[in-house]
Amino acid sequence: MKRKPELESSTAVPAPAGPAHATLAVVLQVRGERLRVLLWQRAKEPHAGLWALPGGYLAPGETLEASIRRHLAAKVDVRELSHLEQLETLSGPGRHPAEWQLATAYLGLVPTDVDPALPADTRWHPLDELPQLAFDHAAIVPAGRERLRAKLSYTNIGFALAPAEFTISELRDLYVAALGHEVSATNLQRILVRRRLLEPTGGRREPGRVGGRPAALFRFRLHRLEVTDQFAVLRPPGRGG
Amino acid sequence: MKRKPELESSTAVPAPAGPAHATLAVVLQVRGERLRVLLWQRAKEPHAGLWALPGGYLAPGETLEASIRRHLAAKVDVRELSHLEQLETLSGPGRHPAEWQLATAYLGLVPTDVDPALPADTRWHPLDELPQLAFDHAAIVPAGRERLRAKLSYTNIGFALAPAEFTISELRDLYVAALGHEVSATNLQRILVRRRLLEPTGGRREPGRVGGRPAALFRFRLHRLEVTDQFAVLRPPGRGG
DNA sequence: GCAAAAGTGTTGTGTCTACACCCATGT
DNA sequence: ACATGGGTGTAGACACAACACTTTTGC
Repeated sequence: MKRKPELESSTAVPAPAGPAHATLAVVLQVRGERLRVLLWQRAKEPHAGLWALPGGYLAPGETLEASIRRHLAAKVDVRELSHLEQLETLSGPGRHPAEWQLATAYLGLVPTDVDPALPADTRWHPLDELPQLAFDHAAIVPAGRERLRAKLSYTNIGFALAPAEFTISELRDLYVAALGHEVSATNLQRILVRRRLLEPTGGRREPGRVGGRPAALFRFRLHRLEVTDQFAVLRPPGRGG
Repeated sequence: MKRKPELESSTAVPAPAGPAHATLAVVLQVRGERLRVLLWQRAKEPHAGLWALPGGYLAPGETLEASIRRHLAAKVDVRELSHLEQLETLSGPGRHPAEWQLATAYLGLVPTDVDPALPADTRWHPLDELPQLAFDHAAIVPAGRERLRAKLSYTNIGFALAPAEFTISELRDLYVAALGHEVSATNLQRILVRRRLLEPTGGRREPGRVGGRPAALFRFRLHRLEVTDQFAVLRPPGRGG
């Protein structure tokens, strides 16, 4: 193998400054039975008038997560974010018309029961009818949705969409909105209880005017992300067929 | 919600240059029945003498993937990489002693049957007895291993560890090394054939001196990553129990 | 009593692990 | 023949989807 001279990684001499670096977030919430993403409408060029994911530049010495939390604080209160995780870092050559810019995208989730006051230029858009988006943001939203959809199957990430207490029907509606297909309340309960994600609070929700049996209230046992279906297949030997 | 003034994302005026940005890779290969990672020993400060993941600075205008491929070309021939995917971007405040540096980590895989000529400072280290690593690299290696382990269960990523043709026993040995636990050749074959990841080549491997039935040769049907077990649970209605 | 909504019982199916057994080859 | 390694057959465990049925309420 050839040993061509190489830029030495991290030498004692500080390297030249790198590209501008921004952070972005796909912030998702279920509102009115639909999964929505938080967007704001750009006032200035480039892409004035188009809608964009919230975010902004990284400040000197700042951590990526600190940066996206700081920028999001201008849109929604940070305490209302029930989950935040990194999605990917984008570096496409033409992603910004005027400068060389990288962007690290995050996925943020907000429980259905909080209704943050939004700035005038900001709105929750249903994922299935998005307007034209600025930069390469149109490609990032589906990545966030897919990440959520996948994790609903094998983790407890539902906690981040749900309020503190809920009935199984209410939870079912959240899953339907997030997954985009019907979900049986019967089986949803059994899966989540068997996996020990849910526990009954003991409380009951009184029926409405039309009657019906009062529903039991549940809560997620943990409010931190946890993988619950680790070995779908090829599991280590010893726990039976 | 308060509307405190905010750094406007991507204004018409080009922003100040950002942090130094490096790319790194966790390059994994199964050699001698063990999963190993490619490391090189640093000659200069900081961390002279410690082992580090291969990589280096991003060049102006360069894509992250192009960057890590360029840096890896100095260690292993790029054509020998059977898979490359982004892991995560690190931004911890103290990750480099002398400068503000971000790093985007990749996972790279090399099939068992290639044996790249390595520079003198470079070596394959077994994952379960790593030396002390430079910077924050010790945290990145397990992330790469976990990503591989998880994807072996629900994708066809095995193609990236295996040679073009192989017997089921040989493939089993790869899975054992990568997963870190016993795997039954019997069941491995059935899972991978049922999911249509493997197909017989028609060829046979002649038995060794000690005899035994000749083994059928298989190959992976596709050599691009494909999710094969999409809906482990909460699948859309209509395909039965 | 009747409609409505919640929740349980039950059946059937597919997929997996484990293990017994059969097959093809060398000595 | 018999040892060695490859491969198939099959039984049991489980988790799931689907759906019938029961429970609890309002009117």
